[in-house]
Amino acid sequence: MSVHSQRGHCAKRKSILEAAAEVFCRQGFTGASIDEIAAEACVSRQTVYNHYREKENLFTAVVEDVMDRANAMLFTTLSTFPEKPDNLEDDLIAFAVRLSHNCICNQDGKFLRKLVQSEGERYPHLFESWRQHGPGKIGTAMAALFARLAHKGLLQIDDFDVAARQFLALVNADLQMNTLFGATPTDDELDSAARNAVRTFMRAYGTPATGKFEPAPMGIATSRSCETPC
Amino acid sequence: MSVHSQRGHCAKRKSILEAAAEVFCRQGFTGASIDEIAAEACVSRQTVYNHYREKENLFTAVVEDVMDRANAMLFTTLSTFPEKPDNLEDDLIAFAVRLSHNCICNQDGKFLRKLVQSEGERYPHLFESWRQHGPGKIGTAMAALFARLAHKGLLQIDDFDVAARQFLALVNADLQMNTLFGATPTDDELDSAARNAVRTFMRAYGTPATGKFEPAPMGIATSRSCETPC
DNA sequence: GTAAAATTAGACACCATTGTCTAAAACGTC
DNA sequence: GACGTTTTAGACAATGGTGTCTAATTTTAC
Repeated sequence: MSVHSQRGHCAKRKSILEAAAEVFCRQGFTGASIDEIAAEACVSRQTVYNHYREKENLFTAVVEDVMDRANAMLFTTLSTFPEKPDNLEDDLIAFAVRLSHNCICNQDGKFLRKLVQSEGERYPHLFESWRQHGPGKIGTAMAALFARLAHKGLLQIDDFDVAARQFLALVNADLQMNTLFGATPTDDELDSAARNAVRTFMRAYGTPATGKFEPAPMGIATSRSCETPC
Repeated sequence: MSVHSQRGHCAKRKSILEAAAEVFCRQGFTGASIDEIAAEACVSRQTVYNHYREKENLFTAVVEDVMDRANAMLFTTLSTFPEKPDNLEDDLIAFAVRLSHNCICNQDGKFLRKLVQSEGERYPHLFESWRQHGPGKIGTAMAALFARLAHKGLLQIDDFDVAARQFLALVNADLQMNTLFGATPTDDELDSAARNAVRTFMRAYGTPATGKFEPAPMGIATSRSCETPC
């Protein structure tokens, strides 16, 4: 077995992994059959067994693969967080769109959500890894990013972890029904969801410096401009 | 067959339904076996078949049963929405606690979430019913309730549907990790989650009348008291 | 071109599950 | 106590899936 002989080998391996992810996502672990996976991968059943020995082994390989990909995408997206925002609201909206588009509404996001929900209790070790490297970390990472914005006086936040979780929750608010249904939201829906989320987030955590704080003309009666379209 | 002979009959029927809900929730549709359900219901397998003819039929019966119960509980809880709040923030917190306790974190909530996620695409008709009578309606129902509060000047909301979805999303923000894991949050966690949610919600949608609007001593510099523990 | 490695189709034993059937037992009514 | 109904345990065929094996075929390296 030389180096080059791995080429086709690896291609098949990848093809199996891909097909398995698809089928496991559709059918769940017990519902998925090796025959179906092999067919979808355009590979004989025996090849699947040659590569992964048994179903459970294939399953964990798929999960790890998807998780790695999802994590890479997650941190790539996090690195686009607006640290020196031009217009904080607009920049946060754009960031929220990227986040939901690249990490939540894509195939991997759907797979992981479905998986953790349905097989998480049966495979605690998988869930542990997901918790440590996946969405478990996204909260703290985003908390740190919000802390920097707060430090710059752009946001007024007392608990960064809570704020981060709430930001994510708000972004998901309008999408949950969609994602549960299994459908992928359109770009317009994504944009509108992000807009609604950030607007409320800024109302709750904005500061005078943010521009969300147009002071009332007089007195305390209307101390913000929520009624006017912004 | 007399009226009274139905007693034991119905008891068994109910017992099967309950056991089936438990097992379907743990194992999913394909993963659950009739034998396991029968054992958990303390009933012979044949009795299960006598009552429900086949697995799929039992499954839909379970779903309908759980959905009916969950809906009843949902509307019961919605009827405790603070329409004439004494202290809006506190009342909303208490309501949020009831909502998550009775409708989201209980066994039925967990079952439905898991179910829609894992079998929703395979049984679109079940999902349809869930969408129409379940959480699909909760949004509009809550939107109407918030609209009344806004009409009274207690909240300042431009889009009631969005606000309702965001309220629910915020309540779930701190609980999602817990519910995905399958664990039931403690009362303290529930309370803290509700508190965080309502605080942010009130910051975003509160009005001067709400008391969340202690005017700044002077000027526009600090136009609210978020930094102080409330 | 040859040899090693990988892939394939097919057969196979094994097991779990579904759904049916039967005869015996338990239950409730009169 | 006799009767009809329900429940039960167990056997049963049929099905579909897992994982192994083999022998033939293809791919790849050198």
